[in-house]
Amino acid sequence: MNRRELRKRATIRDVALRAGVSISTVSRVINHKDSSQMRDSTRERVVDAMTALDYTPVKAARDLRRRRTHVVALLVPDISNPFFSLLARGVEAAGSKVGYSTLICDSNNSEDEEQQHMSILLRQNVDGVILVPVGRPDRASLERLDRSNIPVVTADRRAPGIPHVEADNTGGSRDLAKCLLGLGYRRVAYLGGPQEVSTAEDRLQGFLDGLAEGGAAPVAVRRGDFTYDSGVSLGTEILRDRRLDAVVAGNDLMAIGVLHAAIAVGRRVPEDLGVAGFDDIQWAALVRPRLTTVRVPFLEIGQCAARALVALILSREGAEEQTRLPVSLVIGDSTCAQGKT
Amino acid sequence: MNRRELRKRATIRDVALRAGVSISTVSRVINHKDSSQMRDSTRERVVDAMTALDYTPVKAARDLRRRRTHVVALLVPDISNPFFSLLARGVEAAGSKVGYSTLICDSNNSEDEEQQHMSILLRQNVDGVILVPVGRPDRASLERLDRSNIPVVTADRRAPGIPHVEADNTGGSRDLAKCLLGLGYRRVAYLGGPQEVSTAEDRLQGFLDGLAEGGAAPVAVRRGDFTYDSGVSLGTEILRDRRLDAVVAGNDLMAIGVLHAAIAVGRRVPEDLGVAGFDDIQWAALVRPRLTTVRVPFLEIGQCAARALVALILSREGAEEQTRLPVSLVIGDSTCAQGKT
DNA sequence: CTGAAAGCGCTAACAG
DNA sequence: CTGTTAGCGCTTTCAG
Repeated sequence: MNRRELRKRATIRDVALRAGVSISTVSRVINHKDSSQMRDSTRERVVDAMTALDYTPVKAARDLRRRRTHVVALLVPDISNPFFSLLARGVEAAGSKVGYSTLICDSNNSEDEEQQHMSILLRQNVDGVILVPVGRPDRASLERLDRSNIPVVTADRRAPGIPHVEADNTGGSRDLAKCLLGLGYRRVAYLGGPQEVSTAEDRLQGFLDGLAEGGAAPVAVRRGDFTYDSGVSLGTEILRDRRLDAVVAGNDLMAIGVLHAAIAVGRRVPEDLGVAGFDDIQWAALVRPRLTTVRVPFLEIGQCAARALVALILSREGAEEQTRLPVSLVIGDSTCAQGKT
Repeated sequence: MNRRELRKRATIRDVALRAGVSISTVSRVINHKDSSQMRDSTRERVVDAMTALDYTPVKAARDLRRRRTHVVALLVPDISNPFFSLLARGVEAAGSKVGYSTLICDSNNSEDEEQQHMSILLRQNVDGVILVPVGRPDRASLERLDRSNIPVVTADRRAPGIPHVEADNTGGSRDLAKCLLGLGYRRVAYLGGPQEVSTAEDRLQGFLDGLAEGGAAPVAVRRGDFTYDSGVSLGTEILRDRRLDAVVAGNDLMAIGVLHAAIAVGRRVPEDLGVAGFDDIQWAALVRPRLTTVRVPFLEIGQCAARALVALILSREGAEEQTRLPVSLVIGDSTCAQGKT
């Protein structure tokens, strides 16, 4: 016999009744917590009644009236990826600080699922969404978004016409390139990420710029898909060129793949070959030798995106805001600290 | 001048008007998609009107009527931890498959924040919550939970009186112990996790059982907090005992810490020392030598928990269900494959 | 300072 | 097969 309490949840009416006031008075103490002028005794009676009845307002009802749900959605390609989960933490933290809950959705790296989730989200009446697009959003979905008239900001990756928050990928990559040149590396190859991801493009471009500024150029440029496996296979392939003295990957996962590929073919890192990545994911700390990389502030990106989104929600200003957060070089053991040659 | 469309969102009324039917007819086509018998021409007119007006029902209104939000919450200690984010993926996937959205909250490893989030969640009127408790929930919060009358299941970790889904930690750990004995290890130490986490206790107990069944006993048992750092420090400490031939940690993070500590003090793994962990987190795959560990199906735990929760929601059966998912040994290079001694 | 009343948009009986 | 109607629980003018 489990004590299934069928007694319904107390409503604002019940509270009003018990406190001997009208429901609007109760509503007032719920909402205008501080300001509203009201006889203290009244407020007290209401508060007492609320606690006595263990009252808690029904969100759906408030939402219905106020036309606002206080829920934002975060749509990422893969929540089990360390950067996205850190980003999620940031969004959640910054959001909850200002009274927003975060609906986290996983597009499973599929544009289809992304679309699908998006339309569900709009239907869910979230107040806004933070999107990390899987690829380059197409015209149609962008329009659908626009029509829906709900605020969207993208994080980490850009999409045309949508406010975004990202790291300074170009700058970080440029610095990395210069740093490598400074260390004496000359014959470097670059393994970039997928073309349709703005982040990958920026990093590649920044790297090329950095090299160019030092009067150098890459020995080779290849494209992978940002996975460990693609790092291994591209690494193995590219390392056939024995004259290479450094390989730089567009992200840490690929860099680690290269690292392992290098070890597998008997090149010592960093003595024979320098390796560098990008992201500074936590995992990287567990890999030996420690990876030289660029720290991307994912948590901060999340927080920043959440704040930007909430700002958009509160005052529907159409400004195409864009934020670029600074990154920082992390010199590990996968490059020679004291210089090469 | 941005084209700010102030035209309000279409409501069910608008659709009805445009289709020349009553709102209940519209409601019918929205809800009883398939079954409901209705003249095809009518349905078509309604559907046309809906698409023409770009109509999408207001969730708050439906929720209010149906007393169900179709949202479940997942409350984890740290979403950026690989097991929890995998678990989250599982919940999300299984949930969305049956029409549920997932609100992911991060208790930031703090019981306080956990409490706080919990009460917000209840207020949010989620239909249920999947909880990974930070510690051992105290009496008061359990009661509050119970009073709230909303279904809760815990995942990965147990809490008294709450249905739960977990891995077979005891069994996996027992198997691991036997396996090590089988490989010839004799003087093994165990580094467990925090006492207040059921998972840690189960793993320790299972390990002791396994050793006992083989007529052995641990040389030493210590407790850490499941972090990499605690693995390093405990490992360093315990490795002073040069006669140790294996160290088993309660999770992979600690095991990796031990691995690095061992290398730092000049012990070769696995030649001089066997090391094993538990979880089989993705990260582990990036560490060399590859870790011997026990694969815990986090994704499946998430899925299973979501399904259990939804079942609970749909038919409020008080059954104290408990599910224990099987785990599997993963033999890596951090133990001698061909036997020791 | 407090109460009465009008809905928010939708669903679900209950009548045709 | 379709329309009418009565709220779900709450916020918010508008009057006292």
